[in-house]
Amino acid sequence: MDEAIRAVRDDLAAGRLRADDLTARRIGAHLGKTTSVLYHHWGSLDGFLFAVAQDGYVLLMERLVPVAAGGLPAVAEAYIDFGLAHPVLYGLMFERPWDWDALRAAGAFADMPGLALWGRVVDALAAGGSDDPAGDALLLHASLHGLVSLANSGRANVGDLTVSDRDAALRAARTMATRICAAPLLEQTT
Amino acid sequence: MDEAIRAVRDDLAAGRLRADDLTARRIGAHLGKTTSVLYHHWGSLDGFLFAVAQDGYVLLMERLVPVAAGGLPAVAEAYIDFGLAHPVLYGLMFERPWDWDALRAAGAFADMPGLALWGRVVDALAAGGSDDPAGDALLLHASLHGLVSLANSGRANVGDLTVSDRDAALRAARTMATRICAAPLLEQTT
DNA sequence: CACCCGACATAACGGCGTTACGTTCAGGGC
DNA sequence: GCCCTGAACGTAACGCCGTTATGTCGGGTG
Repeated sequence: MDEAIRAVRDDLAAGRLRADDLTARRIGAHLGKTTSVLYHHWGSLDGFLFAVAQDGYVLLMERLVPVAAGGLPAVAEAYIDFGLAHPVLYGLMFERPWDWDALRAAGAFADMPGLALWGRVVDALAAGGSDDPAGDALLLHASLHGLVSLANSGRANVGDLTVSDRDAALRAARTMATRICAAPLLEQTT
Repeated sequence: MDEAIRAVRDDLAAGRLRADDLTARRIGAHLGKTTSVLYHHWGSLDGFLFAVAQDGYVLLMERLVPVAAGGLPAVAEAYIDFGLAHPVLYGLMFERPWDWDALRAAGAFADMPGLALWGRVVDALAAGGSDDPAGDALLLHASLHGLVSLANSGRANVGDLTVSDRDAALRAARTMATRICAAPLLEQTT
């Protein structure tokens, strides 16, 4: 059921479920059922976790949209904040190597919801005037994603600098946004 | 033995070993031994794979150093080219969530070899004049890593644009290098 | 010669994802 | 009221996984 997806998503976001808990048997027990519930409703463990990831995009949008009026650097900050605060859920959304063909064949999604939403958010911000809004959106997303990915796997340090603390990561996010995208995009839309 | 590490690294880079083959039993068989060889010489499967990743940094440096004279965009291109050409090895190097404490306790490394080498390469290029060379190096590394990570997991497309083809990815790499880093760093050192 | 230790093989443990199969039970046509 | 159907769920098993304990061999070293 959809409520199971939402429950697992929120338990992941709150840290009540860890990466080790994302096995078929433990998830079944967490839902008060047995393993077979996953295969009955979602076809496979990956099918279930992919549904959780899809719900994660909704949660991410709920964090990005309210700060969109603050301009691109504010959105970048919120993105990094989300990725660092919910590493396991973020990993499901942007790092786990899904079998896309199998998921598509199983009808797991109709229109690539998450990334399309992100593209719309950035496109709306980019409407101000960029030579290549889609390209800039992808470059910014890749940059922010790389920062989250390195930080969450303990690799975000070079020499003296580290972004393992939240403030440094948020500053890095603003810098990325201002340098990757053209100046006109950075104006606040308020 | 070290030759086993090198052999697995090269088999990964050449595609003779896939991600599915990185299990203790299959690696043992691939080396002509049984599973126990991993635990005798490296303590665990992760200990072995981490050693392979360390050797991967050496291979990456062998690709980056020769093009360093071409300037930062050329190095960025070579980095992306490496990541896209050897996704499994790249994943071991920059994506697999190692248990750093356990590896350090097992004496798996002395001085963080890979990232330190990368830092040295970029610092050498940055000697031309950046307000924050270490910070810029980290931001550029994160950006390039994010591009590789998204592309290798099939997520690098927003709207019409995609970087799944190599040429588009290399162009994106140059753009990232020029926008992330200050202008003086971009001059060729030849 | 006795000893020891590195280098392996073998077998087992618990846990994993997945599948086949059985059971329960609510609802609808007759 | 009866029976059929199908969704929902449990149970048990399969093969594979990482890991560990134990055994065996063979070549130095005393």
